[in-house]
Amino acid sequence: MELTERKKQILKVVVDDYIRTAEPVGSKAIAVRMGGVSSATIRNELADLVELGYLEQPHTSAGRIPSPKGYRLYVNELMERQKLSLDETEKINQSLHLKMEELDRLLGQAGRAVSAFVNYPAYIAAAGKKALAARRFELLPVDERNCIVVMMMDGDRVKSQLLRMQLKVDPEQFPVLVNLLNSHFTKISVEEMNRRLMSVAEQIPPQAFLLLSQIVSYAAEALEEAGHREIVTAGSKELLKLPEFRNADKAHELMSFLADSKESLPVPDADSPMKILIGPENVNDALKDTSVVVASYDIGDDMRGLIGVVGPTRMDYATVAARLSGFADGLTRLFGKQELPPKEDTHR
Amino acid sequence: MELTERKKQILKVVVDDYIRTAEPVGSKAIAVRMGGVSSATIRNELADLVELGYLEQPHTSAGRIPSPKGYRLYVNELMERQKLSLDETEKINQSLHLKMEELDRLLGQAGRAVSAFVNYPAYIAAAGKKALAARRFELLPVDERNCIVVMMMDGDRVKSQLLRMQLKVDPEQFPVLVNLLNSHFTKISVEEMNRRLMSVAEQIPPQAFLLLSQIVSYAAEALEEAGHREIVTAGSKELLKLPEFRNADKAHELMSFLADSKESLPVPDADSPMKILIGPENVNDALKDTSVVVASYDIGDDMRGLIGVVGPTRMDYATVAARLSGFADGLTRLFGKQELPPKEDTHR
DNA sequence: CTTTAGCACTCCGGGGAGAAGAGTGCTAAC
DNA sequence: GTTAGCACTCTTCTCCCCGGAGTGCTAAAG
Repeated sequence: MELTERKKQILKVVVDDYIRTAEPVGSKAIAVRMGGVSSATIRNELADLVELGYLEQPHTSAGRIPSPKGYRLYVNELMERQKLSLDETEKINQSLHLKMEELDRLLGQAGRAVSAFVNYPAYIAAAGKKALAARRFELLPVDERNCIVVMMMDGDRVKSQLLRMQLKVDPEQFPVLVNLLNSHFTKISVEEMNRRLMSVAEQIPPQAFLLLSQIVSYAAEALEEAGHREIVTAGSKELLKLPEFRNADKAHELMSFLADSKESLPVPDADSPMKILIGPENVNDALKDTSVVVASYDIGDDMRGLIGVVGPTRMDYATVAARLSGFADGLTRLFGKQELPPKEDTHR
Repeated sequence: MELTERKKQILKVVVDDYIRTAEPVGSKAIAVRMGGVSSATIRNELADLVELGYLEQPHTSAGRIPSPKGYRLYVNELMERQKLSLDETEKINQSLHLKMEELDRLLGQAGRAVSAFVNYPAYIAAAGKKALAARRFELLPVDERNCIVVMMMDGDRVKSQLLRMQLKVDPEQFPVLVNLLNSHFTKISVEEMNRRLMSVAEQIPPQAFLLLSQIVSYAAEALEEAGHREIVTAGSKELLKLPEFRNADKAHELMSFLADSKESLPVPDADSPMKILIGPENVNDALKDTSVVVASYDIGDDMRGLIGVVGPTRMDYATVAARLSGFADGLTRLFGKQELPPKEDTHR
């Protein structure tokens, strides 16, 4: 059953007010804010809204607070989609003026920036759309015991490390190995790499094979790591400012969850850029009393990142959604500019 | 004036008890624990200890709690230096079985492990004993617009990155550049690198010089970053379990401090492996009501790391000190094994 | 001179009682 | 359908009282 326009208006006022104050909203306050109708009328409407499940009453003689269903309607239809002010956009872009160091450091910084900007805890991650593969290898001898392996992978990222060799390898073998690596171990999955490693075991001297297997295992690790990033969380301290988490136990519980459960945090849907989960809509028990807003952004062509914000169901959805998508856009732009190879000339 | 043996005994009981319970300790409880003397005698002694500044009274009719001075004496003379149990040592070593990925990721993990093991917030960092310098450069051409720069620096760490060239560089220039880099830009400070960059400006073609300056600026950044690490904090949520931080505002304040002020956290003295700072002994205002235990560990020969633990003045110094030094030893060993070049043969 | 028992005193903390206030639900009138 | 009025409910705040824990002091005993 569709709500009347007035009921929606009332619901909106209740949600807006409750988001602001965290206090149950009374009929009188609503009447004043709406104008034209008396508090008694509002009371009748409120009773209906409770009946229909959009509002709740903490106890008989208190005002009303929104139910998850109420928030859902609010988010879907009622809330005024905020546009970011120029000032805010400016601030977001400033906070993203990060130097492009390593991806995870950068994400950590971005996460902190998001959290500080929305005043709720935030989490952030990047994940490969598909598995990464190596594109090119290089070996640089250092001394008879050490060499440097350099690997370039999809997305033009480069990784390198010093490798200590367990057995001395004939210097002449180096070009052979590099050739072998580049011809047989690029553009394939990690599993395939291991398979091929087995198959070439016979063809090269054992010392070289040992080194090769070291290289492959390093490559596998680096690819794994680059493609499948850990989720980092930031700003869980913000919870303590919220009245619903003044209780130290509750705060501790949620903070522990955020710190530990890197896996089970909500991710955005593949098709849509933003997703809002209200209270019990979260499958995870620890989030049943909280809401999550999560957005996605692009990292080059092959990777996709997510940023999420966790807050009370009373979260300021309009503002958070606006700022979060501002950040997502900013990050997409940032990565588009810095990480991609310069196909079209960027002059700067 | 030196305290009598009995006064010290009493002080020890008070501190032990208060550390355990966070409640002021009364004369009767002490009398029971000590045996042989009556509570009235204890009361006389307690009055003396208050007079001398080792104990404090929250209010006239409460038990006594230790003052910072009392804790100090406790830490210096009274506390029973704990030895780690085999079980604990085992646990520490297990939690440090980290794969050697990037240093900062590893530190983050170690920090979390420390925090989880002592149940207080922890912070951790690594810093160069002296400024790092580059040891060797290598350039790998990719295509006419891109190349990979590889830099090996002190401590056998290797960094690499894809560089996009603003101007095409004659392939013949590459060996020249590498030679120049290795002969003129290794084993010197970042400042010196910039100075030399200026001085060679005339000697090579402008395109090559542009690339060279890109390389130098990348090198400078990487050296800077490798030598001067950010402090990471972990487990500040542990605060919320402590009675002295049940107050959400206090907890928030300290957590904000830990999250933001990477600079002003205590560092260990150069000569001693462990340092304990009690309450007002901390120069930083935000830590005046807390105690800090901080230990150092070695990363190879050139770097030194620190791990610190922040807690209430009522912190369990004996346990924390023991476990922290356990971790410090573990980390020293870990880095000794993994990061150093294999001078002596490690077979594994 | 130290130790102990005894006792009056202080202060915190918990547990009502009561009042204030906010808000509701219902009824009756418009 | 809307409104005014009113009795009722429930929370929250304050005040107050009381019990308990612990002290400081005194005077006596070792």
